[in-house]
Amino acid sequence: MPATSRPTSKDVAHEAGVSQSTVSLVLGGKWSGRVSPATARTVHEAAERLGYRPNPAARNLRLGTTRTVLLMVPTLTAPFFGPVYTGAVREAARHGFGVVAYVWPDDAGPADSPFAAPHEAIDGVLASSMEPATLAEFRGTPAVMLDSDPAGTAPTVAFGVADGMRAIVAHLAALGHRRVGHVAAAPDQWTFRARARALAAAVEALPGGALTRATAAIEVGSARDAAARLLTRPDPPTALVCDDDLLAAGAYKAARALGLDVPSELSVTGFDDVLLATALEPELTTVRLPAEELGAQGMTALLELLSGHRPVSRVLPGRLVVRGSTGPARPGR
Amino acid sequence: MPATSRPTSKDVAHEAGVSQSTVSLVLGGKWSGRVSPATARTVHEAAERLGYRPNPAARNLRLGTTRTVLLMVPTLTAPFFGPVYTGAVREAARHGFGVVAYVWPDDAGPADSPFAAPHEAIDGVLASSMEPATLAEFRGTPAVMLDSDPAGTAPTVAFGVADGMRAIVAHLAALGHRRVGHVAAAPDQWTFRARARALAAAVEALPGGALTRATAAIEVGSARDAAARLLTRPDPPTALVCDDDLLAAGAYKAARALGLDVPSELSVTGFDDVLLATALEPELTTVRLPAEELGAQGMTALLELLSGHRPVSRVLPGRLVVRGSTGPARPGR
DNA sequence: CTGAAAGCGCTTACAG
DNA sequence: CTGAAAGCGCTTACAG
Repeated sequence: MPATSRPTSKDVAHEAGVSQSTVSLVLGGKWSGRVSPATARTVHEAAERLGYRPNPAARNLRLGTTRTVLLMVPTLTAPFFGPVYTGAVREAARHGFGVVAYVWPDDAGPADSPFAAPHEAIDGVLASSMEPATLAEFRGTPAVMLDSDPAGTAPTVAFGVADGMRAIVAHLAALGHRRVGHVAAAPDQWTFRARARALAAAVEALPGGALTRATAAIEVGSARDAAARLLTRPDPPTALVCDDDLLAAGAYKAARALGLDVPSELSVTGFDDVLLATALEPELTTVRLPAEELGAQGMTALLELLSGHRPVSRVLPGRLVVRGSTGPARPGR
Repeated sequence: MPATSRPTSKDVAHEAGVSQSTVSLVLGGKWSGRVSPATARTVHEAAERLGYRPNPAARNLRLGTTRTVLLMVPTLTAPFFGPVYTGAVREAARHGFGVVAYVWPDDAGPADSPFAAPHEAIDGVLASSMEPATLAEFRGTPAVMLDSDPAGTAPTVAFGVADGMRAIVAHLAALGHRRVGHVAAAPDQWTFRARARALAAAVEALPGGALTRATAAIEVGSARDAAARLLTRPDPPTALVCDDDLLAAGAYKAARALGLDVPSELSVTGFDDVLLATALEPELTTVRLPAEELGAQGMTALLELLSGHRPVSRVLPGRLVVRGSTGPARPGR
């Protein structure tokens, strides 16, 4: 099955006229004071000539460590993937670790074993938006959870989504909004449950506050329909709080279809602050989640775990970014 | 460094009171007719009890194959990543292969060795939007290029971007447009060079056709500025052809800032048909690129290569999707 | 039906 | 300064 048999360190040794140990020492950078510079040069040249690259499987087996970490993200959070990955890679690189990603395929339910697909040799796992139950699959593998319930058993780095929701409600309340519609994300993930809970509590605490809710798949058309349902009820909301920026794009569409101007006749908020938020018109008031920080801090925690320490769970605060999609509640509505 | 020493097949053998060979046979599913059902059950139970999972490094070393493929994508194409990955995984799974992803970190120039970071044991590489020069780094590793120059030395699965551009120009020409502005993507990648070349040729072939061009980073603000530059020249274009859907979002913003209605006063087209295309208002006329097919066909080609055959390069056609952002050229302008 | 042995390609004490 | 040998944990002929 291997296309062409690659040269081994034995081949390099033969080519350079030295022993395998010397090759390993030289190529591993541990030769100074142990191998003569002339021999080292010879080895390097031989390796170069043969196009030698060490067999990682053999290396891993011998060393018992792969210095590779698996980052697992659900397909749904794809727009988020980039920055999280970047942050994780940056932090890992500082410690000589590599990162590979595994995105749960669309058709794999959460019940599927995370180890069914990646035939990986890894030292640890960074698992994003994963249910605690799935965590059980990891058994011995050190794991840190990302954007998950901080109350779980594994060390977790989460976003302060509840604070974010409270900031949104405070902002809307200050603009005079009382009737709020929640365009809720359908996936049953901790982050969305936490958002829903915080929103409900915050609106309830508002004098005269009234919350309605419609659920949507994370997709524009579904969000548009959910928003339309909310807006066509009697006593419709004057503000739509969406669980996600993409959902907010759907809310914009519903508003336009009903002839409602954003923000003068309807306020809309998103969550996450992905690229889309500033591509929309008007630009979206949303909560910025530090995605890259999530990846970096998650990796830091995982590396602590790998070196035998127990990292503390952390919560990264979001920040309300006020743009053009929110305005004073119209007394008329 | 390994957190806890995992049980080995030797441990399972001891626990079950059999030899290591029997454990391997049973757990590898090759026991029927060679091991008694009773013994097999005992082994399974012992493995379960100890929480045994085979050491992939040892397995890979022995087998000489990892049945894992690396998918490399540049950060820039992140919105595309999802579907390409999904397609690749789907196809790989049918052959018992896994896929891990490697996204080139933002700060890594194209000159960086693709093997610097992923400490991977892989059988092959699926490299998206990579320059042929970088390919040299792969040496012995079987590789298939995605969305790259089909004229390169490696087998390639590419999009028919030139045909896509021609379809856009034909559509605009039929609507009476002659003065076309190109909002060009700045990254020096084959796919964008091919788009620019095809667009220039098609507009030139148009009686009275005139092309102007401004370059932008793949980012809304940069695209808005580039579009504004085009629209404020004397004899401005009546249609803006953007290299990418995100760039089109920037063009929308420039149009709005200048008080130009889309599509009645300015037509705008995108490319790729990512989620954003239907989130925008009006929805974007664009060329749909079959991203999931790209991943699937690329994987098919790579698996052919791994089994010793030389796959032929393929081109996947794009399809013009006419939505609300294009309309008749206004005689006045 | 079951086990003892070899070997994949590395790295690292250990001996010289 | 350099080499011979052991061993990481598997799988697979081979022998019984």
